[in-house]
Amino acid sequence: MTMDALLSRLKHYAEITDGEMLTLSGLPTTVLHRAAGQTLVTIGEALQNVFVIEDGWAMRHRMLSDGRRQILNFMLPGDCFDLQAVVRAKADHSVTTITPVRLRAVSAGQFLAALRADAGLASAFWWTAVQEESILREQIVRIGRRSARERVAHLILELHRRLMRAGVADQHSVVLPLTREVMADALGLSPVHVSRTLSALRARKLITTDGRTIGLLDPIGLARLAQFSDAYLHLDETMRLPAEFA
Amino acid sequence: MTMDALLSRLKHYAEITDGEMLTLSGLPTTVLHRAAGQTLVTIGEALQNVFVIEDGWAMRHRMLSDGRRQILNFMLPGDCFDLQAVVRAKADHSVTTITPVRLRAVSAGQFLAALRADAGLASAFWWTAVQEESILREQIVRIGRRSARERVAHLILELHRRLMRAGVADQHSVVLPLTREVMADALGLSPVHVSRTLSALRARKLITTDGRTIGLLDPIGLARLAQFSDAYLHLDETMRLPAEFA
DNA sequence: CGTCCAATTGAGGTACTTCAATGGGTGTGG
DNA sequence: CCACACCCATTGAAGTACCTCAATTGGACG
Repeated sequence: MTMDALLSRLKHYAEITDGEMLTLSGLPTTVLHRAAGQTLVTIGEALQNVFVIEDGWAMRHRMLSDGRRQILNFMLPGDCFDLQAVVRAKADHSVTTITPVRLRAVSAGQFLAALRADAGLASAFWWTAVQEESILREQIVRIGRRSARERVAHLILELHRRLMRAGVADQHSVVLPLTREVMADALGLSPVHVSRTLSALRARKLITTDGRTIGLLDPIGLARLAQFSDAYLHLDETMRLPAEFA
Repeated sequence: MTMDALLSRLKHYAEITDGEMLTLSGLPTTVLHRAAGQTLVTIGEALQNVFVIEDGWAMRHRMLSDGRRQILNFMLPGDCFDLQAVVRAKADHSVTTITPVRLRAVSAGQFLAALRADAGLASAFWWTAVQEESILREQIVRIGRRSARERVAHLILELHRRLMRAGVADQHSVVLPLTREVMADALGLSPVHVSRTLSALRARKLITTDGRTIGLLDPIGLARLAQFSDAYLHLDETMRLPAEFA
């Protein structure tokens, strides 16, 4: 029985992480632990592994020579990355941990062999690539055509949705392990202005902030302000497997 | 003999377009012609086909409800897109022609079958996906952390490189069928400021403009100003086949 | 209890936007 | 063949949304 049938049949039952799918499929994986602020992938180096984040946050980013930094996107528990390793690409950006991270690594060669052998596994990972690319595109819209308030509100809502899916956020609040500076480098703003913008959202009674926790006081108002629609996250189309396989 | 061996063996001989690769592999393809300004893919619709642009320009873009538009990237001759169709994804953005376009369409199902049957073909198209995603990431850096001058210079250089690869630009000039408004929506600027910025680049003797043609007076100065490095285009790693197969 | 880092707020500067007027190029109809 | 309309690019002038610099505060940690 291929994973394909399994996946489609059991799709709506429960969630299963990509890392668990890999072990399910009998692939040899290595579990790694990294402290916060460690570099996982350095720009320019040949990609050797496909990774799945099991716990913690990481980010993709690029630096300009004068110190400016742009964060491309955040990687959350359950996200997998560097599928490009299967064609032996060189990294065109770096990946760094934001919190302590537990992750699973699979050698690119073995991963590719598994994809070829199992169409369902290939389909599942293709979906993750579709989702990630879509998140990148939304990031372009966010930075290119939204105001600071819209950007901040939009990012909060995206991370909330994604963390909900990963099962590490509740309905009305979200813990973001991000400094104002990190948010700024993700949103193309200055840290000072991120702080001001959050103050403005608080003043409008859309959110509360308490340390790293953001309370969603008025999710509907926030979504309207940001013109947030979660279609780009392709949430309905996520591959799922029943909990008994976890 | 698989395409894999063929591709790797003949990689450095000559160029061949993705569309030609598809016919080489015996896939049934349809050639379509579209006028300028026509919609190829509408946001929300299910993707049915994988496309290869044979001639002309197109763009991916998203609209906000109040009319703001963000162009995500430009698609040039030789580019292929909507590989996501193979997992039956819904379009999360629209695709529109900029000039009259000739393109080749392959049904997603047949395309997927071909990828499964031919590892070399799969590898070649995986490369195109890697390149396109990398271009999206560079677009994020460009919009998020570069000044208007840097953005304009950087975009000109990217398009010049890509058009050189496609064989439709010479060393010292490039024809961009783009209005100031289109450039602005790609760069997250206003049309007026794009015009001013081009004037500034002209005043610095970095470029000339004449209608839709941009002359590269000082490519090195331009690249230094924009901090342009073409590593992200993965040019060395493009799949190639000899001209005799065209 | 001092140190350090992050967040916040104020004040002033700048890069970009918006509105508006002008001119060039092109296609069209009289 | 010219007159007109239309679109696009350019430039000026004024406004605004950000940025930078700087000072203050509060929390975490040794």
